[in-house]
Amino acid sequence: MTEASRHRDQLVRQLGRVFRERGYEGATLTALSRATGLGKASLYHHFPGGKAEMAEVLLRTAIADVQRLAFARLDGPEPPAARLERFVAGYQAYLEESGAPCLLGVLALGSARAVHGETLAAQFRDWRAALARVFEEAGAKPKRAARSAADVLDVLYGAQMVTALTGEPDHLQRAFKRLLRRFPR
Amino acid sequence: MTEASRHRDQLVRQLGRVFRERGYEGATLTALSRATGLGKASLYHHFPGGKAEMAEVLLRTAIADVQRLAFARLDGPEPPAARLERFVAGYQAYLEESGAPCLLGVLALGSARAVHGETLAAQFRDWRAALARVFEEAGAKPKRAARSAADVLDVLYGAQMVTALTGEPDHLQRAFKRLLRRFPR
DNA sequence: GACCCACTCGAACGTTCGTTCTGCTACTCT
DNA sequence: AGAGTAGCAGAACGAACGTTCGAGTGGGTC
Repeated sequence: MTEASRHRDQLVRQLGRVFRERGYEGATLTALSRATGLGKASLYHHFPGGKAEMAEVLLRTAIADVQRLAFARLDGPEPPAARLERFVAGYQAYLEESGAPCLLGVLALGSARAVHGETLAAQFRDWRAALARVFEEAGAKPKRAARSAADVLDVLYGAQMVTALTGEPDHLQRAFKRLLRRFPR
Repeated sequence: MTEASRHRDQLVRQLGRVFRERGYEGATLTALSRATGLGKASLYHHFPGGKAEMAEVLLRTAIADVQRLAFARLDGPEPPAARLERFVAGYQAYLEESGAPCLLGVLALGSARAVHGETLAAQFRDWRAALARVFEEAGAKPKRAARSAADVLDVLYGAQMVTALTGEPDHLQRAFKRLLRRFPR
């Protein structure tokens, strides 16, 4: 069980790398086969639904990872400011663990949006609300807290975009450092 | 001359819409043919280099549009704060005119990055430097100005990403409004 | 030893991809 | 009027796409 699930984990991670680098349409079965070392037919053994199922599993995995590594850290007994810092560090850890740019963004731009768009939208509205709650705990009024939450999401995903556009790997870390400066002290 | 170039302009705009919606790999010749109302062979009459040439023309057009509508407004005799505001309004106008999300981001994520990545990177470094100069004129020290410039780019592109992720069309305008609040008064 | 099931592969399927060939129309120039 | 050219489409090209098939492996259970 644990052996099989570890194998599966590695498989999903390898698939994710291809989808992140080439997008949904660009992730051809040939590329996925090469990246995993499995034949195309073997991939269909693990994902009978083909490419669409792979994307769906990847999407769910990515959502779970972001939730576990980042947004879950918004809760806890510590003061709001400390939790916000942990959250940013957690999101950074997610990007380092599974690789940038975030799969959710990549899949949201491709044709996966037509299928999973509403799932993603609902998830992000939830996450933004969770962020806003912490800003309110930190003393911000509701409107201001909502703005701050939206700001954080913009930077989180904008930094990944600009990193891809400028080709500067450390843009990401600098952006997150700048983000921390703006949090309530 | 003017009639032909207007026709060409419309053609480029229609092609851009497909590339923006579906990405480079997702923009199939069939979709491009349908969107323009031209047969595939006719598209090859206008772009002998095929899909690659279309993407290149689109990229150059997008860079020129962003330069003309947004970054060109950073220069002028007005005070720095006013120019920054004009810049944001200009970028917003660019997105409205040619449609969101910005083609540069879309192409930078696809396989066009391998070909045009360095062009895009150089252009964005230039634009960031231009932004930083204005912040310096507004009184910021070089390091702080550089941080503010990077911040602006992050929000500009992050807002587009989050808009796609949440499916809320007006997230973009709110993000730009929030950005204006943070400028030197 | 017989059976089974998870897993893998090479080879092929039909479809769609980007691209090219051929020829038609409409207009310009002389 | 006739030649030339820009613009366009239908049909087809080979290649690559996502997918499926049939035939194997190997380890675990009766």
